[in-house]
Amino acid sequence: MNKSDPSLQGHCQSGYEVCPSSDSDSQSMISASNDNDIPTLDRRAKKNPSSPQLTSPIGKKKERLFQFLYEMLQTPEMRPCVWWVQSHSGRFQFSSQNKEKLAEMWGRRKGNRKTMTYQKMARALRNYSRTGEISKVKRKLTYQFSDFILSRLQGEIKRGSK
DNA sequence: TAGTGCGGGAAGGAGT
DNA sequence: AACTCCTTCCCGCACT
Repeated sequence: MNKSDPSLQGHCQSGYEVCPSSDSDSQSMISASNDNDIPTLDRRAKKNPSSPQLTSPIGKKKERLFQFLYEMLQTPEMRPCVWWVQSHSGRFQFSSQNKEKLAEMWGRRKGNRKTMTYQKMARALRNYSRTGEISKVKRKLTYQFSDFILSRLQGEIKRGSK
């Protein structure tokens, strides 16, 4: 069933599919050393999609999928699973071979009862198109962060690394 | 034709 | 209780 290499558990190291750095501007990395202990961002401000709030004065809230995705995109070790197609515009792509691994990591991170699959994760991603946080690009396994989410995310990373 | 990716409805779960 | 943000299931369509 799961045809992917079990050795990929935890981190997608093998099974390289090429990271088409057509655009090549891989971003600066963050120190996301521990999968389970990355600072989380806040959930969006309620009832106000036009001004999403990613931070909370209180601090730790549940991590959102797009935040997790962004973190993974900043982690060089995850490039076999997901990479920037065009980082300045927030466009990224999943590996058809390792997308399930990434989904499993997300599911584990959330502590879901069942194993997360790419299909289910993509369903959640599709919901983002309604809120405008992430949109689907007409290209296989490719999505794009909206401008406002991207800038918030970038701001968070900068602030977090200080 | 089969496999894969995608779109979305619907119901449910967990946290706030 | 109401609401948010997914999660899970499922069906159908398009493309290769």
